Amino acid sequence: MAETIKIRNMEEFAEASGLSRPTVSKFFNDPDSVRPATRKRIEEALKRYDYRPNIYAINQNRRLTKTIGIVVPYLSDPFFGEITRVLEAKCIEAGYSASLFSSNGSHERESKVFDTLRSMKPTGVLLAPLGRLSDQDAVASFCQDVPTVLFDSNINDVGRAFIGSDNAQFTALMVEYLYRSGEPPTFLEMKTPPNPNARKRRQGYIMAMENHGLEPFIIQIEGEGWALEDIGLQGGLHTLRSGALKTKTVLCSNDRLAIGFLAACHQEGLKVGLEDDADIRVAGQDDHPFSRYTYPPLTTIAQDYDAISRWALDTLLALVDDEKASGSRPDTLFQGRLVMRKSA
Amino acid sequence: MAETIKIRNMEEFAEASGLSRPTVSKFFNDPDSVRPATRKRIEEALKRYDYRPNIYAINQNRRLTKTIGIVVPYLSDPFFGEITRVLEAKCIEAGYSASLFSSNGSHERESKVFDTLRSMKPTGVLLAPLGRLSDQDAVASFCQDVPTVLFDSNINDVGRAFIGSDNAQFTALMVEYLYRSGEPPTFLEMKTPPNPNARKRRQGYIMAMENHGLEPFIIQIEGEGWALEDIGLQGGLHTLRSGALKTKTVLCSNDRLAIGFLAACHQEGLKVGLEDDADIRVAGQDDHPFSRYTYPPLTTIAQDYDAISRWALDTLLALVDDEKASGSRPDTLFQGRLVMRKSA
DNA sequence: ATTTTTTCTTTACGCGCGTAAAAAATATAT
DNA sequence: ATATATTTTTTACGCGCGTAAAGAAAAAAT
Repeated sequence: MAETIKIRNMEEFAEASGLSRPTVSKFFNDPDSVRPATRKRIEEALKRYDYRPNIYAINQNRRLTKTIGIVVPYLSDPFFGEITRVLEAKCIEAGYSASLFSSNGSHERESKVFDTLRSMKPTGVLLAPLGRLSDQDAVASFCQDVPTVLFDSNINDVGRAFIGSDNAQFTALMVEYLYRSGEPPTFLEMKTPPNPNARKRRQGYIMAMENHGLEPFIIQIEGEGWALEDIGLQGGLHTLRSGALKTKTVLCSNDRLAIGFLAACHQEGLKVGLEDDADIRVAGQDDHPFSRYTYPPLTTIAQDYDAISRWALDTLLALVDDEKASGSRPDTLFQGRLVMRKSA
Repeated sequence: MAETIKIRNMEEFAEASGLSRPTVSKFFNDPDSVRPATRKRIEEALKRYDYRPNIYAINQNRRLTKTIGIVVPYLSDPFFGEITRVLEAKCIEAGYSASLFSSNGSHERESKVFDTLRSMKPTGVLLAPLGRLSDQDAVASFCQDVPTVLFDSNINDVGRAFIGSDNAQFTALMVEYLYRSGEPPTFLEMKTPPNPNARKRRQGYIMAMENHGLEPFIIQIEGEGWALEDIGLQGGLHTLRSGALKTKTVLCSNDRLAIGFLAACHQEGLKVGLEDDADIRVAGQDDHPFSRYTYPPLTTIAQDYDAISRWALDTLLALVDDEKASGSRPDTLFQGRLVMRKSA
């Protein structure tokens, strides 16, 4: 297919296809902006010479670069891995290229990612901040420089919009279910959770319990960082051995903690489940990709990854189109869905 | 800090810091290439004016862009998530910026990533190909255009080097252990695995069994794609119910399959573990991040993520430095380490 | 066939930076 | 202090493309 002549730039390619460079340039910016016959000529020349415009030269001259930045706190967390995957696919569908970044749980990295993104002049950025660990000022100043939609983890009045889950509803739903099907749960969480959702879930728990006229009971376990399963395991062992747990039902702040807590239960020889002979019921929140393969499969609250990521991207694109339209900062919270499995 | 004057380009910044543009340019390419006094002046001006060179203009004029591409088949797989995270960090350490891409299990995507990377003129690329699903020609032609080191999944004579694990050793090690500690295993794998490592592991299994004078016994389960846990679960249920399994010991081709198979065992009411009253022993391979949290914790073969990723990057950088040095294509296989947990 | 509209070509400039060569300034060695 | 080596400045060109303006050509409408 490829001819012997090597095309070095758009000039040469235009010549080879018998057109002028501005016309070819127009084509690459929008294939439909040229006459169908012209388009066909270019596309055929494209087969013969396999030429690609230099992206750096393109982006140097654009104010917006048809790129969308995606930043997550921790890429090896399957939750973020999955949402990143979906977001990337949707960006491409929408005609943008996606640039992926992971803050790796460190605010230094997060701030450096901001610098990199600034210089990339992306159309917009989808940002899941580190949360409590973020350098709040750095996030705020970044969001002023680049159109940014926050997701997963909210920071008040920062960014142009927020997409997340209705944490209070998540917890209320689960408390309701656990209460009706047996016993109201003890709430298990990290003492210093990296993610602000945890706080909302705790509040949701307290409120839900009080609404049922029950007394909330919260256990806070030690641990720093993003190794949540291990924190759940260690904290779980400590909790179980110390006898701090007064109920036979535990609601974990999130699935990763729950996965660790399940391991602790097994290590202590406890039978987990909703059967009569079980020692303890354990539930999580998030519907982590692995929660259906735990033993027993984890009862949890499902987030709609697809809806969240679609909505986040749509929000960003709408926002960018409308220029600096509304000064409002819409928050969209998605409802969770109860997923009943065997663990509770 | 930031002055009122907005710096628009390197020209203005050079003026503001009382130097010439070429000197400033030199500084940004290597801060140590200018006199310490000059360096200090620039660094102080940098505080005052927060200027950053335009990356597109920079890269347009460089043949190599101080960028390293990282491509994995599936980002939401914690194994690749983790290795990506480590690789990214190491690239930055080495003074490169990393561009992350996921093929999302599709060769169309993979080929498009190749196109994108080609136009990015990266210093080099670390590529974990889809494997069997890859467009072999596309991979080969890409590797000719861009210095590429393959990892995880090998393709014969493609790329400048390969870093992976010694799959035969993995399996032999596990077979040896299982045999000595009880009973030689049945090997459970996908009929059409997406990854070529599977084939090597099967061969390793057969060889290991024959070395012990035992007859290999392989069960191949159905399923396509990357939802390995689900494939392990469905195939496991089928296997267990059909009575195809003749041993009480199962070695799965990888941990994700094993995680699914464990779920199948539980669903069938089997007790997994190495205790006398257990019904079945299950082992995996890879030391997947989740395998220590399964029930029972999964006995497996650990890959050294850190060593693999470090070696892959070092190999790539050495290769790029030595220009087109040796025509050899070194393959480095890392040995696995037996991780004994409770499942087998 | 003529006019109108759309599309294309030509010409020209700018983007922000790399980089080469030669001259000037500065630092180091003798 | 003078010679030598190093660093910096000046000057100048090029990278590959966006884009604007004006005229030419082609297509569509009358």
